[in-house]
Amino acid sequence: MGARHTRSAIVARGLDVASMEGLGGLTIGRLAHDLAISKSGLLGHFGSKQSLQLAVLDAAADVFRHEVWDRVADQPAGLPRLRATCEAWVSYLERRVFPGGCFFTAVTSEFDDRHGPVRDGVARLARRWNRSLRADAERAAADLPAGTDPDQLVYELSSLMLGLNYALQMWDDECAPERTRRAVHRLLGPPAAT
Amino acid sequence: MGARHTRSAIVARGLDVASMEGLGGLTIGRLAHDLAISKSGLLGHFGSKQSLQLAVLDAAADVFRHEVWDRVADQPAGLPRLRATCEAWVSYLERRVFPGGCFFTAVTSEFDDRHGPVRDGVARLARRWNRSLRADAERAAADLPAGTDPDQLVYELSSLMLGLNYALQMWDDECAPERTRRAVHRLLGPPAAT
DNA sequence: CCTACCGATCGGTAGG
DNA sequence: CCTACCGATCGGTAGG
Repeated sequence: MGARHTRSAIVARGLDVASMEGLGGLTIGRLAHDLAISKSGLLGHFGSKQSLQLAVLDAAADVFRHEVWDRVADQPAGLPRLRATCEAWVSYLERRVFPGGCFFTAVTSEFDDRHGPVRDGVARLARRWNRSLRADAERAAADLPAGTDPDQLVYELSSLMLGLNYALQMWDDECAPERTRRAVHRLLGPPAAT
Repeated sequence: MGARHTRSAIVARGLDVASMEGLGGLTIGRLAHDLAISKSGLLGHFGSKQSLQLAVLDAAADVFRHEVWDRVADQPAGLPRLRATCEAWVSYLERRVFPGGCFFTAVTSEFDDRHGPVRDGVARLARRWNRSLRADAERAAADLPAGTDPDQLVYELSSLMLGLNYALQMWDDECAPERTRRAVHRLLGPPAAT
C-alpha cells in the first residue's frame, strides 16, 4: 500500500468520474471522499488539479491504446488494419469500456474551445490517432474504388464513431453498433474472414 | 427596459455562455456580473438555476428551429426536404451560429448520463428532430437505391453532422463542411438544381 | 499521509 | 430590482 499504489488508485477512480462528469467535474474533495483520504493527502500526489487532470488523461490514453491500438498492431498495414481498427473501435464503444462513453469525446467537447495544457494534451492524442488512421487509409486507397480520398475516408469513419458514442450514451441504442458496422462495410468492404 | 427585456437579455447571454461552457458552466454569479445586475435580481426572473437552464435550452431550440427547420419547411416532403435539411444543417454549423459549436451536441455530452428535467428536455428536443428526419427519410427511400434503410440513413447523416461539429470546434477544419456535403451527396445524391 | 485553515465562489433566501 | 447574508464547496497552503 505504498504511495505508488495510492496514486494509481486515485487515477483509476478519476478515470471513472471524469468519463461521466468530465475532467472539470473531477473535484479534489469528491475524489478524496471517495477514496477516504484527505484532500491535501490526495493533492500531494499531483501538486495541482491540472496535474491530476493530465494524469487522468494519460491513463485514459493508455486504456484506449490497450483496447484499440494494441489489438490491431499485428494486422498488415493498409486496408486490413483499417478494417480491424474500425471493428476494435466499435467494440471498445459497444463494451462501454468507460462508463460515461468515450473519454476523449467527452473531454474534447469540454475543452475544444479552451486553452492550456489539458486542451493541448487532448489535441496531441487526437492528432496522433488521426495520423495513424490516415496512414492506413492512404495505403488502403489502392485497394478501394478509384478516386477514394484518404482524408475523406478518415473523416467519415471518425464521424461514424462519434455517432455511435452518441447513440449509445443518449439512447442506449443497441442497434447502433450494427448500424455502424454496416456503414463501415459500405466504406471499406466487409471484414476479411479469419 | 421592463422585466421582459431584462429576462430576454439574461437568456441571450446565457445562450452564448452555455454554448461555450455548457449549461453547467452557467453560473448565476457570472451571468449577473456580465449583465451588471445583482445575483438575486437575476435569480428573481427564474427562481432557480435549473429553471434558467431550461429557459436557455428553450431559446437554443428556437434558434435551431429558425436556422434549420424553418428554412426547409417549404420543401416537398421526402428526398427534396431531406437534402435541403442537410444543407441547412451544414450551413448552421459552418456559420457557427453558436460560438461554442452546436448547442445540443455540447449539452448532450454534458447531460446524457444524468437524470432530471434538463436531460429530459434535451432528449425531447432530440427525439422531435429525429422523428422529423426519419419521416422524410422514409419517404425518400422510394427515390433511393433499393434496400435503403431509413433508420440507417438518419443514423449516418446525423453522425456526419457530429463529425462536422467536432472538426470545426477542435481543428477549425475549413475543409470539413465540403467533406460533409460530399458524404451527404453520396448518400442522397446531389442537391437538386434550383 | 494528517488537521486546520485561507479567500473565492457556488446556489439560494430574507427582507425590503 | 437591491443589500446582506446563509451553509456548502471549490482549489490550494501551512505546518507537521
